Amino acid sequence: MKLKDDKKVIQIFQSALKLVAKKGLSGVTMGDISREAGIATGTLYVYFKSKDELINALFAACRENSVKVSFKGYNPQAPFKPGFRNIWLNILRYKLQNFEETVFLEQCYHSPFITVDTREKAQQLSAPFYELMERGKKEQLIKNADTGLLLTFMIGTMNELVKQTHYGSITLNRTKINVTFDLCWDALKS
Amino acid sequence: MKLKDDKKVIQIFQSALKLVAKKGLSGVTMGDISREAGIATGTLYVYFKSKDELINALFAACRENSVKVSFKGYNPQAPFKPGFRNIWLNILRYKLQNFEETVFLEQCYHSPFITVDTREKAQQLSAPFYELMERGKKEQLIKNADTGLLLTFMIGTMNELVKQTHYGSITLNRTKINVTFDLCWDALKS
Amino acid sequence: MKLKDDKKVIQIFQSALKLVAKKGLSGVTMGDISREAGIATGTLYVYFKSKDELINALFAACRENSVKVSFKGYNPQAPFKPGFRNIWLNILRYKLQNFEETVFLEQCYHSPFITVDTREKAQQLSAPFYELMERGKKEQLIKNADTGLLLTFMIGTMNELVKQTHYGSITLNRTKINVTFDLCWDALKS
Amino acid sequence: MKLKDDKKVIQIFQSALKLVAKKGLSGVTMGDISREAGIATGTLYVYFKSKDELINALFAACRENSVKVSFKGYNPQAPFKPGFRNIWLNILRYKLQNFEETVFLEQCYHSPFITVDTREKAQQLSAPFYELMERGKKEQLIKNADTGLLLTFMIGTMNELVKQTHYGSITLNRTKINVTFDLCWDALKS
DNA sequence: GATGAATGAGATTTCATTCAT
DNA sequence: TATGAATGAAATCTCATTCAT
Repeated sequence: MKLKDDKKVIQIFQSALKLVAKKGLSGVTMGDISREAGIATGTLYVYFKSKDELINALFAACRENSVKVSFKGYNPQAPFKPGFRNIWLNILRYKLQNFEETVFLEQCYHSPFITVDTREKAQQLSAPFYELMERGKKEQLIKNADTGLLLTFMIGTMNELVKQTHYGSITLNRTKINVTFDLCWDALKS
Repeated sequence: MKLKDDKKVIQIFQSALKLVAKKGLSGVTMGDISREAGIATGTLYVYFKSKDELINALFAACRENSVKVSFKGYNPQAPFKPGFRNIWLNILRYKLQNFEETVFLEQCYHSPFITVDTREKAQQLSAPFYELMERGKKEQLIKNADTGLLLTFMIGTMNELVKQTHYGSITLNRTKINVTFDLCWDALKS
Repeated sequence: MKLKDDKKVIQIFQSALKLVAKKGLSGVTMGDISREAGIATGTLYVYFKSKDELINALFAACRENSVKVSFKGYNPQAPFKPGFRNIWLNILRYKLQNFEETVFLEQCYHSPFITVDTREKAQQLSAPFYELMERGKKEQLIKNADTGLLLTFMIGTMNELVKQTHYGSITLNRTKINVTFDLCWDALKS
Repeated sequence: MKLKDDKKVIQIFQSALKLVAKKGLSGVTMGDISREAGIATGTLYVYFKSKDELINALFAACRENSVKVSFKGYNPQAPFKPGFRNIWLNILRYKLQNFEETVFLEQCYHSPFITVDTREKAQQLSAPFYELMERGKKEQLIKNADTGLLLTFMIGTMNELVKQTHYGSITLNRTKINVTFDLCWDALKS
């Protein structure tokens, strides 16, 4: 008896990501995805009962993955700034190396595919980031401003940075990354 | 694009923007646009010879408009920081009040609709922003870092801020706007 | 400006009927119908927003038509038996000449296409038949049994008769029709 | 059709009947049937090599069963009318209690599933009914009309009766059944 | 034999575009 | 120019059937 294959889901996700990054969420068809994944179109429907569901599942997976990666190596007992820097670098590295996911998440933001439910679950995943920023504020290293605002600042700059990098108007190197972190830290530090 | 009836073009543009913000670039059809604009589908093709052309024209119009608005009231002879602040506020106000355009521009980024030509023309419109930043660097008010990097910082924050505001996780008021500008300025100032 | 064409609806209906009689409700596709009607498949969707809706509309039209034809030439003031006979013959003639509709109505009976709403509306169209039978009972020409039961007798025979005729195990002629009417009348008369 | 497991064939048949009665012959899939029968889709193909074959086998089984049941308790040596009445009641009871089979047979009539071969074999099973009616005619109890016509009358009324009963416009009880038999007998008796 | 994942042909439906009015 | 019906290619999705386990 053949069993549903977890690898296949990953294949499908990767194909979808690749295509969305290349052609945008519009213009990616189920046929494209199956062709890219090397399976029959009908097989997609064994794993996801509609295009909608596929996109939502992928969205959820990307969000989860991105949060998990961000906190890799983070130790809440260690001093704040190096820990913060580590997370900052994790995020940047993640966004650069998984550019397709970054694009996909952004494209989903205003798409009719993502349901309210999926959106809410994604929001809940942000909790650790809020906690991080609160800790910085408590230790008086970070400005005492609205936490959401501070996070927005931190994330927004990265998104734009990654986008510009990818499209060639900026080329990143170790130095520039350091400069960028300093810009960010200067903004947030109290 | 025949300029027989300017009002109709504006109607079409606004309908398209409204729908893209609501449903994403994918899932907006020519039928939707014409219905929203209160005209017949065939009439769309009197003004634009294809969906591609419509989207590209709208993209160009939005970009142009956004730059024009940004520099309203800017006087290169006046002191830098207030001028910079004015522009920063112009951009933020524009993005907040014209959220649909912001979404549209973002959605277009990875879409197959936007041609290389359109993309390049859009890039050229960024020149005044580069000049602004260069002036700040020359006056030693702004850090001596890569100009693209600095601009990225300025713009990225705003995009994220507007998005979060619109989706309700942040509610902006005068104070918060000031705080955000200060974050930005602290990042950029030398 | 092209206007929606009533003739086209009739064309579509006739094509659908022809195909259902030939191939059964299962196995008739929208593609078949459009091909038979000599129009593009997409055009079907200009007139009916789904296959479901097309089938329901056709069902309603057939039912309505069949009732209308049945009472042609019926005069409630004239004596009962000839009037009854006239209606009986109308129905039989209709079913024979419009065999496709007969088949279609029968096939629809248990199909998932027909909605409760359509079914109820169809039921209401039976009122004149009930009135006819009630009149016969009041004039003491018809047995004083349950009206529904009596009608069932009148209609049931015809359905089976038409089916058998069409499939060749019975060949009808004037005499046989008279005999069948007599069978029916003998059953119902008091 | 391998007879490895008779119970499974019965399960499959019953599932198919149930579903056809609920959703019509169109719209019943092999997947539906297997799910209802509690077996895997692939297993269906162990017992029947195609959907066609399954439907044809079920059709044949239903026809055969219905004839067998009809003549239960019939003794050609006993007087005609009670014997005829017995058969009439057998048929009615069968159709009422096995409504799903009745529906299925009706739906098959115009379907592309039933082959000419199956259809002919079914026709041959009607022979005992012809003989019954011939006997009645010979004994001068039944009208001397075309036998097919007489049978058609008898069967057609029952079909309609059962349908109306099932869909609620008639509720049968012992009295009404007696009345109905009398209607039928009045029609056929010479 | 039993399973259910995999297949791909084909069904339904959508939609950019054309065209007759 | 304006209309919206008509088109047909292409998208989504279904389903009878096969196949690996």
